[in-house]
Amino acid sequence: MGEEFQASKPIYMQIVDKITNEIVQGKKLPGEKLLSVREMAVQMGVNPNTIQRTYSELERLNIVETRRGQGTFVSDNTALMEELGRNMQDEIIKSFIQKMEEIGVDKRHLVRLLQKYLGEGE
Amino acid sequence: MGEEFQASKPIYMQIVDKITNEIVQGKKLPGEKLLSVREMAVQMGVNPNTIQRTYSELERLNIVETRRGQGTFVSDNTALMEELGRNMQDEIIKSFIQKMEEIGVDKRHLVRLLQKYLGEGE
Amino acid sequence: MGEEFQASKPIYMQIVDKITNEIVQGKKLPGEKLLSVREMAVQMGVNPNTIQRTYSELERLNIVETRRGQGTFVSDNTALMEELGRNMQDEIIKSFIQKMEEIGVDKRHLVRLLQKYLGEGE
Amino acid sequence: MGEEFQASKPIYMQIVDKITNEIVQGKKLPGEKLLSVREMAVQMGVNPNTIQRTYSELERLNIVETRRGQGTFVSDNTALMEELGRNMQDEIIKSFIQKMEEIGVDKRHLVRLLQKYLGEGE
DNA sequence: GTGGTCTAGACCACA
DNA sequence: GTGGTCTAGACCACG
Repeated sequence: MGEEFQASKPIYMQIVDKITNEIVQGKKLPGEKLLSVREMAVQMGVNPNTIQRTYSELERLNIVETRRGQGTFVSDNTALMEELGRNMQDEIIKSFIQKMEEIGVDKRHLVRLLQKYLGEGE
Repeated sequence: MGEEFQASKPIYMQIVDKITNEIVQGKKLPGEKLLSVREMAVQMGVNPNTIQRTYSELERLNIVETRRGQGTFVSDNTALMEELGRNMQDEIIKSFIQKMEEIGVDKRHLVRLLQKYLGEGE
Repeated sequence: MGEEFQASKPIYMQIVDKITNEIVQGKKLPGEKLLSVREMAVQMGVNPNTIQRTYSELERLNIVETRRGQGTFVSDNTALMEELGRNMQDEIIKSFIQKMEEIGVDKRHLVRLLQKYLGEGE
Repeated sequence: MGEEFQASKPIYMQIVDKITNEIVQGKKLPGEKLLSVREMAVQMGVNPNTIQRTYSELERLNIVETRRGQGTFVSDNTALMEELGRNMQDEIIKSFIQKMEEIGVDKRHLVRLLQKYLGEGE
């Protein structure tokens, strides 16, 4: 077990991203139970405090809800979970466009550039 | 003067990004002198030590070179400066593609999605 | 505690050298924890910021790695640490030969001269 | 015209070393006149202030003497100039031995190591 | 507890 | 004038 983390981003945030991605991809369904803090800590090779903070953050974002004495569950508000996916897409794309503009790339070239990279990747 | 900074990233790094962007966009040319540490500090509304750190970091990245007693200058290695621009583009695009894949967006939809956002922006 | 420093070289660099030497000599082993910034500052009779800078520099050189909230550790890449020792030796010897040549000492006399000094030292 | 200088050492000191080396090697003889501050500044591609400081330092070290209205001359105290060469040798060798000890190289291995490097150089 | 960032203000060497 | 170093003391995020 145990994973490797980047130095640049807080570990708890990297785990937040990981779990969020799994939910958005449908690998974790609304209402599904997450591992307990301790189990998750063992699996990720991380201090339980770190997972605690991860779950707090996920709860703050309404992605997850804790039920006293039962554990932590993916929010079963399906509509909200679907919106989550759309919002993430939205943010990623807008941020991409903004960063490219910041380094002086004209919007009109963006599509062509992206196609070039996708072509190479095949 | 004085600007506003995000809480998430160190101020000195945000200024590093700002200056790097200006260079990549050609707003600052190879060999051009930057403001002195003290002047830049005033303009950015920040402590001189913070700018000092910014300039150190830029020098470490070979984006800038300092000449003792004279000041700090954009590296006049034009080839290297151009490569810098290409690398930044490269990183931004690859990171974009990766993030989209992480949330489960198929590569083949990327161009279509991007076009949609660019269309809206007009 | 407290040590004395030369005026010619920055204090933080002298401490970098000191720690590097200890590692190369095997006094500090790969993976071993260094004193915390604050402890080291007290021991060296120096401001914590100065040690902070020392540790940053050591990390930049891949001699040390910091784990958030845990401390600073000698890089546990044993191969790299051994290479470090070899490189330092290499630099010192080459620099010695070069300096002697610059003052006009023929290479063929170097060994004899060195032996003379080593003999005196006993 | 114009030379390249390292960033690590003050330019005026690098020129001090250069001139001292030339004297020790006998390329400049006792009593010989040096270029004027301005001429030297042009030749080295450097600010005259920098050469001024170089000459001051050389005078402080009794390597050079300025005669009012005539210029700057290599000290014609031949005995002293010869001692200079020996002292420099002395310092370089002792510093070499010390640095090698600092990284834990046993004195008894020094000669062997040096021979190895000299052998490679041929 | 850990390291990291920032400010304020000082001093220095260098060109 | 320039950049570079250092101190003192503060605050913060992280584990």
